[in-house]
Amino acid sequence: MSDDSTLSKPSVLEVARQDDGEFVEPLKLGKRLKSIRLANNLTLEEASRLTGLARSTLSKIENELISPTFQAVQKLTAGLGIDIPQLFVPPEVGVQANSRRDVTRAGEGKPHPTTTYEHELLANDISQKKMVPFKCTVRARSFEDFDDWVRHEGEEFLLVLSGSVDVYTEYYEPVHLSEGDSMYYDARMGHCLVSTSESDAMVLWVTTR
Amino acid sequence: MSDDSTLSKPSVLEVARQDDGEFVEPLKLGKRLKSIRLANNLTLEEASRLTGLARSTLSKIENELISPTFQAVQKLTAGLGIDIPQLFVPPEVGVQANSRRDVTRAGEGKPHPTTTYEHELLANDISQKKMVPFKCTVRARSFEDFDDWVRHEGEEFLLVLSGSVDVYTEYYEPVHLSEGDSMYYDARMGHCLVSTSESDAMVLWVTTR
DNA sequence: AATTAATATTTCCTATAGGAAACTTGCGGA
DNA sequence: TCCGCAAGTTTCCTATAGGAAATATTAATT
Repeated sequence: MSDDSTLSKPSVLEVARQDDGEFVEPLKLGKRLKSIRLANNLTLEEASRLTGLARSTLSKIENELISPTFQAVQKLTAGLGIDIPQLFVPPEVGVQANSRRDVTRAGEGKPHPTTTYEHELLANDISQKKMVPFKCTVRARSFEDFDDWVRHEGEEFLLVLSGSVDVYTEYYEPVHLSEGDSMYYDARMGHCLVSTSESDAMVLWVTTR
Repeated sequence: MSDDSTLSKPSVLEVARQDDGEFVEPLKLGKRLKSIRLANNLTLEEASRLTGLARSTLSKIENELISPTFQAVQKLTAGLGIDIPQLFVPPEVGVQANSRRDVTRAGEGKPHPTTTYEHELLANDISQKKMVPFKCTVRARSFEDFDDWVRHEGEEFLLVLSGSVDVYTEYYEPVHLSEGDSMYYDARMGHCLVSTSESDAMVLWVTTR
């Protein structure tokens, strides 16, 4: 791989050196898939039928002997009903999934960086949950290319914790939200947040799956 | 398989009735990536440096001559700052419902009194929604009889906006939450909040239905 | 323990993704 | 018009993912 030199963006593969620790390292994927499969009491054979991938392939993926194709990932997620973002979310540390209670201390959520926003996940093992809560720093940016709209299944609720933001949505005029304002919307409608405060804004976000 | 007693898991099996036949529509991806790259005024060369993938590879991916590896997708999204769900969610947005967006101004939520707490609903028409968000004032009380536990279907997320509270739950020791702390739990487990700050505490609550 | 049935892993082979470099296309300037 | 450069595409080759079947492992039953 050509080594970047001066890039600001974290490239996933070098992530190992993203030193303040944990980020989604690329091949935790196998473990996660396996735990999802097991959580649903599926054998490789059954998973194979559901996904259309060979038993052997599934085995290799789970044991991280190969890195699946994009197509394969799609088949997996489609067949097993996994929501893709789950796969990119930092893996749960403790293996156990069945905790009924899950406390996240202020500032201790798992980071989930993207260029535009910086997420801090407020729950573990979201694959088992109906909602995904995270706190998000919306960068103060003049960055006007809203091509980073997001659009996905489900509904979203957001509450401005500090600062203020403009919310751009697909079918509406942009709306300005100040601290304490909140909004509920259909996430299939394209949406995008921009901070309008000179400093960054903090937003609480809860998404259904 | 029959173990539904703990958490309602996403029922994988139903989702994926495998009439096997159809393909997972692997190929919108290229176009999408191309438009993202162009929107950022990147040449293939630059994108190559950012992502660590060869020019030629990028070209082939964009023109849908090959289906990228999962690793390649990761490099792409990391390098270009794309949010992965974008790539998977088809742009078609379906029917435009009339209320896709629902803004609630700070302090303007509808009051929703119950015996124990005082709620301020943060969304309208909650019967249509998958989540119910509300802000809640937890009274500073010494009130010790926690017999007003609540227990109901669904899952809950809560975030302490101000003050601090003790959360009593059925199967665990009470946990103390300060401002900024949050918690996710199965609402069928009995739960109850008590403010421990001398003034009232404010809690954001989101519940599934 | 021994046998079998079920599940998971490994092997071997083919299909295909990815990289380097050759080739093509498009475009601006003398 | 021609040249030259830059962006994109194609070719050719190597590395690796995916499938079928063999092998190994685990679990259940007698």
